[in-house]
Amino acid sequence: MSNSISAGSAAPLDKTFESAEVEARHYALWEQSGAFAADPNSDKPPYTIIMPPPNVTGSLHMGHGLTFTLQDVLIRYYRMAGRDALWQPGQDHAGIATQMVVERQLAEKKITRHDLGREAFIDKVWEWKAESGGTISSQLRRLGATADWPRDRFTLDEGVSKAVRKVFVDLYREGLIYKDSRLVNWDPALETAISDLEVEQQEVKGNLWYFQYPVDGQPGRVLTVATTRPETMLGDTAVAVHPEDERYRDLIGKHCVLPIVGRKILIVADEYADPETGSGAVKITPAHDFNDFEVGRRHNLEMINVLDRKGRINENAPVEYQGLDRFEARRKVVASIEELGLLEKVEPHTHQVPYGDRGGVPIEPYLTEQWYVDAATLAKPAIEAVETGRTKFVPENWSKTYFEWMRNIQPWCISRQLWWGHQIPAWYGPDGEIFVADNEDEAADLARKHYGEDKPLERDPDVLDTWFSSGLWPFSTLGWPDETPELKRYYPGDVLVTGFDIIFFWVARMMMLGIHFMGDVPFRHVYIHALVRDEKGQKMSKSKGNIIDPLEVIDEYSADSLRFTLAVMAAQGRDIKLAKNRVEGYRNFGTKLWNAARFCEMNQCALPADFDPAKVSQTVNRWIIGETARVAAETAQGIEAYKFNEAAGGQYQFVWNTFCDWYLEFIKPILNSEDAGAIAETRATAAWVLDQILLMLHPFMPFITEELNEHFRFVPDRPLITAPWPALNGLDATDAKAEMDWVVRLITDIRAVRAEMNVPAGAQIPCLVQGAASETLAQLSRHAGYIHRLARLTGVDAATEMPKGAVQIVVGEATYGLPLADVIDIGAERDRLAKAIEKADKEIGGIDKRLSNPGFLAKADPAVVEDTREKRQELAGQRDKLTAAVARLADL
RNA sequence: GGGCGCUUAGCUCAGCGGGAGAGCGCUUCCCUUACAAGGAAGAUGUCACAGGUUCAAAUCCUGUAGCGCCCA
Repeated sequence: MSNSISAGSAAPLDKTFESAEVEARHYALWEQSGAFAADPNSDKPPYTIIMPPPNVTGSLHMGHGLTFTLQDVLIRYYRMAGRDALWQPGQDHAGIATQMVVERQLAEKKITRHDLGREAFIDKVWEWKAESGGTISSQLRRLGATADWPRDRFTLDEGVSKAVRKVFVDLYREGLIYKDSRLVNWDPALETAISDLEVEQQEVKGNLWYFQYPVDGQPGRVLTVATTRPETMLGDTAVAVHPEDERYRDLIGKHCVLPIVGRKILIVADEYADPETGSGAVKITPAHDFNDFEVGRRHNLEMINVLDRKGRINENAPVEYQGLDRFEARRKVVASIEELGLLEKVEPHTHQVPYGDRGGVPIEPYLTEQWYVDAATLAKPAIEAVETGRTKFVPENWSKTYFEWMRNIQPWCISRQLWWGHQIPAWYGPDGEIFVADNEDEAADLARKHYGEDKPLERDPDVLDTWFSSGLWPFSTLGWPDETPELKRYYPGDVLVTGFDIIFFWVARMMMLGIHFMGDVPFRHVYIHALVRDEKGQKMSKSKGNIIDPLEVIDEYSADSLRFTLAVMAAQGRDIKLAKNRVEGYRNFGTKLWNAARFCEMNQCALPADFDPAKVSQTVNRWIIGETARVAAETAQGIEAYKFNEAAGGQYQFVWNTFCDWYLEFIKPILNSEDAGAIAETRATAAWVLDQILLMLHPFMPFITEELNEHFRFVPDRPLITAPWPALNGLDATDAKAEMDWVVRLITDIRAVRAEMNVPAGAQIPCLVQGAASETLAQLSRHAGYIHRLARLTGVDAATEMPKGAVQIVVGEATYGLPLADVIDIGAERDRLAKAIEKADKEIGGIDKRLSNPGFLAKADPAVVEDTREKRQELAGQRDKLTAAVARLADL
């Protein structure tokens, strides 16, 4: 071996790993080196992840911790595996959320946004963004996220805004965006329309009030209707009964007199009225209920809006109600009806009430004119893309959720009565004519053509739903509509990593808009990961006080520990219940690795430049190299299949159980021996394996691995951040594995018996072997050093006969005896052997049952049958030897 | 009401056709010069219940119960 051994740092490793200092230093070095940057000129194949842009108002929570850890694992892995990796970062302007934050700040100074006016208010929001908008980016850096930061985008950047305007204009011209007057979900707190998805149904204990509406011209006759929202009766324009309902047939086409209001309202026949519920008659308020709206359309009913934007009763209601809040109006209506003697009864009633997910107050169905996207048309190719597998969901069953929603998709209301966001590029002429254009000049041109002269235009004051711009994210961030090299190279992305909660909000919209404007799906895979819950399985929330703050966890246990914990718990299809002691456990894993590295350092393990893992001769070294190759392949497969728990778990087991517990223990006697050749090979092998571990673990635990890599410099000038993933083909060593497995079993069995017989842990005792094949004797001698050391034996000597009073163990074809005449309890030993025989008998019994089954022999895979036969033979041999051991005891 | 998922060791969960695993916790022993944030050994399961398919079921199918989530 050459002497060009690379020297590590001069000072030895500290006794403990100081995460805080190391994390800050390495992150800064990585970022300064430009290692996170994608290279559009690279000849490597691209690998793209578009980061779901966190809200500009956001700060890092555990859900972010999970999603960005997994994305970073993928990005780091593929970067190492030779891809030109782009992790495109960004932030979302989050219309409602951000506007609310700034409005709340203004409210402390008793100012409303209206006091400031639109422009000044928006300036304020930008000011706020400049001050507080970057927090999440720096928090992501603490997690170790290696996004391509110089490419950071904001949804209100000029480039992205240009894309938004173009999409709006194009869809409008294609007839896929239109204005319509229909019921929307109106949030009276925020005074804006919101989409169906922003509405949450909450179960509320309310009442069902039964009102009697007098029938016009038939004194004494009434129709009873029931309602959970009495105030809406002020806007009633009909009562519906079922056309087949005998009770009311004569009333169809007649009128009721609406109490309080005095309006005559039509009695219509409509199947919406269910004869089975209540009286069978139902009041119809077309302007304030989605079902009633449909009934109203069918019967051409008048639509009377009785609410204003703030949810107060407006001028369309009787004077004494005008200006009342909707809930006050409710009380007043009930009181008046009761006074009129028309309140039949009141029943307590639990029902679903729609709440705005941001404003937190009940939403009102409200008749307004809004902009809509024809989602059904855009959804068709987006459905097909998943049906044909051009985009695949992982786990696959989420595609079902996607289909369910996409096949029943409703028009998407995209206008919001807010100020913070993309203002809709539509201008109105004096007569209300609409001109949709990229900018005011173009709109003026259109108007000039339309009117034949210049006319004053007014821009639509509304802004777009935040998800409208988010839906363009996979291509708007890459420069679209310009034909940039980035757009050409990095679209479509490889995978979108996200939680199931935004499949509708975001994934679906990206699919629709991406396919429509780019002609291809925005990503090949959609990996849907779990939700992070607390250890009891409850959703983390401020109000429950069960939040685990990722930054606190990082401070306490290190970023590596948190990342590893989240990755190893990220099994597909199940939520993560996170408890701090799990993080502690994986922090201990980092410590274990650190100490294994210290051991290597203390034993002068270094990697010669010409070290060839295929050429080692020691069995123990061939074995560990083969195992390293195996785990490297499994880890890569796990990551590529999004089975992060398998990939990380495999590493955990390999590093701790295989490398530390066994390999490092095996090599101690070698390193302390006189055999210079074996020592050199073993030092090199240990260094090589440690180096592979650092590489394989790097995507999961980037900081500690980079720190150790920097310290050892096994390979000069090769920071892990840009290192290649281990390519370890042709290194399996099945013979070495079989041999070492035998060593492990022998040591384990001896240890077990020692513990059971209460042999003092420190005591070294002799061991005899009987009936061993010559090959076994050779192995015993080859591995004597560590067998003696780890089983605490003075030696293993061949014997033709077991001495009396020896504890006997059967491993393979041989029987091993520990002469413990003075300590052995004959009764206990007989029991122990009897138990072992019983266990073997039970297993043999099970196998015989199978082997005597003709169906099994005829139909099972021949390999399975063969394995079963071999197993039986092995067990039978073991059983015989155990029986012989018992017989020997009888002589005592 | 419709859909999806879950039920495996005390706890948290892997496994998803060939005879049950991990981590944590627990018990015993050990400060063996890499590591006590450690080492060694150990105990614990009608794999929710009931049927069915199969030579073979924790694993596939059907139903039941309980829990959770999504959509009306």
